[in-house]
Order: sequence, then structure tokens, then C-alpha cells
Amino acid sequence: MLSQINDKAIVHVVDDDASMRGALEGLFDSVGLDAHTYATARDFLAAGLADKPGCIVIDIRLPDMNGLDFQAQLIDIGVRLPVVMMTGYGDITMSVRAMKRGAIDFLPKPFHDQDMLDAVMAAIERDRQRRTVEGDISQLQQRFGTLSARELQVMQLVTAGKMNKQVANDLGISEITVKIHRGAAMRKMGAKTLADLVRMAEAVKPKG
Amino acid sequence: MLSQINDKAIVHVVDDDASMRGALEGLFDSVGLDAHTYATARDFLAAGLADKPGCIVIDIRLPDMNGLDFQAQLIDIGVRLPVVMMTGYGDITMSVRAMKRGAIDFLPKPFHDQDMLDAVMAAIERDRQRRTVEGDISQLQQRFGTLSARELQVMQLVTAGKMNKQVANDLGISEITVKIHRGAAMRKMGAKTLADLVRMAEAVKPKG
DNA sequence: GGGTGGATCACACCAAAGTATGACCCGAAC
DNA sequence: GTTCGGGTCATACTTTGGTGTGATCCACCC
Repeated sequence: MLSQINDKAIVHVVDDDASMRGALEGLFDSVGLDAHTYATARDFLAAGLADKPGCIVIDIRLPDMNGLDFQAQLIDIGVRLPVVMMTGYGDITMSVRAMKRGAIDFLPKPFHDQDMLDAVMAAIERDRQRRTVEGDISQLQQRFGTLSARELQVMQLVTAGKMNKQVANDLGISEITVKIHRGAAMRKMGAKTLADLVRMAEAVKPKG
Repeated sequence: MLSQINDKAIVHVVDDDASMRGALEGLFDSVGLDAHTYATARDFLAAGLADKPGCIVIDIRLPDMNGLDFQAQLIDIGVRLPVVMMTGYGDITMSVRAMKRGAIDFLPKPFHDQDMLDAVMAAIERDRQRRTVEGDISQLQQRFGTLSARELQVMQLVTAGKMNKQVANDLGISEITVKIHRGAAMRKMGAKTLADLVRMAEAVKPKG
């Protein structure tokens, strides 16, 4: 799970045109990128590699599904791989829709190899950064998971700025018990100071 | 400065076509939006309204400047108004470039009135949200400005999790002096608790 | 030259935080 | 039924935090 961050990035190419698949595979190989190709959206999903680091290059015209719909579906099912769209017959409306949904680039065919490489490199970099940030947060969330119900309550009130006695009052328990839970929360979270704990609480909160 | 947040949003329309300017002005008026129109990029800049809330609708073809270059220039000179591009002859490459630079939408002419209104409404909302967030931060930064050099140093070390005696050691002063600066910083920043102060420090830091 | 504000520090005192020891209750798991 | 973890609490103690009073020094400004 955490090792994914160090996995080598994979470039997934989804295009019904076999010659294009071959050309792109050769292009990515030539710069040392690991490329997987698929003729259909279904093939990509069946491969089960959607959680690994990398990005996905999608042609607008696919046998089983419109490329834009595929992009939307990926978002729906939680696949966060950055998308590079390409097409031979697209129009402005399509490109704008893809970009609004967060596509890294939208390349009309024929494109220059370098443009595709630039887009893919940017996509991989974005994916890497996202995984780094989310990895840190999931690590924190994991630690949060080790907190007991009481410890979590106490921690929330403490990081909100309340004093031990206020927390005790709010929870209907004694101050000494609050201190115990507070200390336990600090230990479990790996926070050496209250400032650390506050930052941890802030980092996890906005996520959801 | 802060009152801008409550100012009414202005929709700036930059298009060399007088009939289009008139049509858009009528469209925006019809939904209660305050519209200003300009024939050239220069005219817009001369109006000096770039800091007020709102958004800007730009035609790709302008007399004095390409619309994409205008968009890039706005970014360069720090105008953060959300951009809606429109064009009668654009291609995919243009639309992608505009979207990569953060345009809200890119509408080929002729467009449906509703599409333009949707884009402008989304642009105004984004502008509003940005101003809200940045307003909060600038308010904090203003308070930071009232801190003396020592108070700022102490606050930074304190929010980093150091104890008063550690801060005293780091700065080569006595602990009692640290307490005084610390208390002054709390008062000036309007922080009732250390947790508040930590959050303020966090909110200002990532901005830069 | 007197006023202002920043920085420094001491002394004293109280409030709050943090820790250790020991204890009890309870439910779930073995 | 015994063990284990969570939750509860008390007593006692030390360390930090926070405030007030009073004071000195210095730079700057009118």
C-alpha cells in the first residue's frame, strides 16, 4: 500500500488502434517508461492496475465507450490516475469538457512525440505528488485509527484549544482522566508537543 | 480593500465586435449582473477595475492582442480575475492552452446564452471564494505585521512546539522575557489559545 | 529634554499541564 | 473463570505556562 509510492510509474494507453498502441509503446519504451496498452476501457479496468502509480492515455474513440465517458467513469469509481486525452476527430467542446474534468492535456492527432511525452511526464509527476500528500495523510489516519473513542474525543477538544478541565466538563469526566487520555493520544499519534497534535488534527480534517 | 468582498461582481467583456459586446451586456443585464465592455485589452487595463470582484470574458481575436496572450499577461501582472474565453475560429490547441492556464470555460461562437451565463456564474463564484480565503489570510498577515521582531521570533519557535525555556535558550534571552513576548504575540494575534496560534501560523506559512 | 515604544530581566504567585502509583469496574475474548 | 484492554478516578508531585509589578536600558522623535 505504501510501497506504491516507490513503484515505477506505468503509462496505460487505451486506444482501439493497434498501430497507435504500438507506436506509443515504442515511444514510451524509448524514454524508459513502462507502458501497458489496451484496446478497450474494459480491458484496462480488468487489468486491475488502476491503483498503481502512473497515468492513463485515452483515445476519445473507443470500441466500448466514449473516451470522455470513460474519463468520467474513472472519476466515479475513484480511479485518480491523471488522464491524457488524445483524439483524431475531436472538437473544442470535447477538449474543454475533458480539461474541466481535470485532464492533464488533450492532444489532437497527429501530435508530436515530444508533446505526448511532456503531457505524460507532467501527469506522472502530478500523480506522484498526490500520492505523497495522500500517503502522509493516510499514515496519520492510520494512527488516528488506533485511538480509542475517548482518546479521540479528548484529542479533538484539546486541539480545539480547550483546557483539560473544560474537556472534563464537556465529557462529564474528571480532569485526571482527561490527562490520561490526552497523554495516550499524544503517544499513539507520535506527537511530542501540542503544536504537533494540532497540526495533525488540521491535516486530517480537511481531507474527509 | 476588505470591502471588495462585498462589492457587486462585475463582468468584464473584452471583444472587438461591438454587436457582441452589446448582446453580452444585454444578456448579463437581464440576469442582474453588472457588465462592463471593452473593445481592446488595453481598454480593460486602463479602466483599472482589475482588482474588483468579478470575472472577465475574453474573445480570442482582439485588435491589439491575441486573447491567449492577454490571458497570459493578466496572470503575469497579477490580475487574478477568472477568465472565460470565447472565440469564433479557435481550435483545440487554443482551448487546451487556455484551460491549462486556468480558464473557467472556453466557448466557441455561437454559444448558447445559458452556457455563457453558467460559465460566468462559475467564474464569479470562484472569484468570491478566492477572495474570501485570501481575505482571511491577509487579515492574519496584517496582524502579523503588528508583531515586533522578537515577538515574531518567539511565536515561530513556540508554534514549532518548543517550550519557553528552549526558546529562551535558542534566542539567548531569559525565559521570563520569552513569556512576555509570547503573551504579547497572543494578544496581538487575537489568539486565545496556543492551538489558535498554531493554526494561524499554519494558515500564513503555506501562502507566502 | 522629555516622551514613546521595544527589549530586557527579577520576584512572586497562581493556574495548568504532565507523570507516576495504585485502584476499581466492566465487557469481551480465550 | 481468568486475562486483557478500555475507562474511570484519587493522591501526590514536578514542570510549564501565564500574569502582574517594577525596573533598567536604548533608540527615536518632537
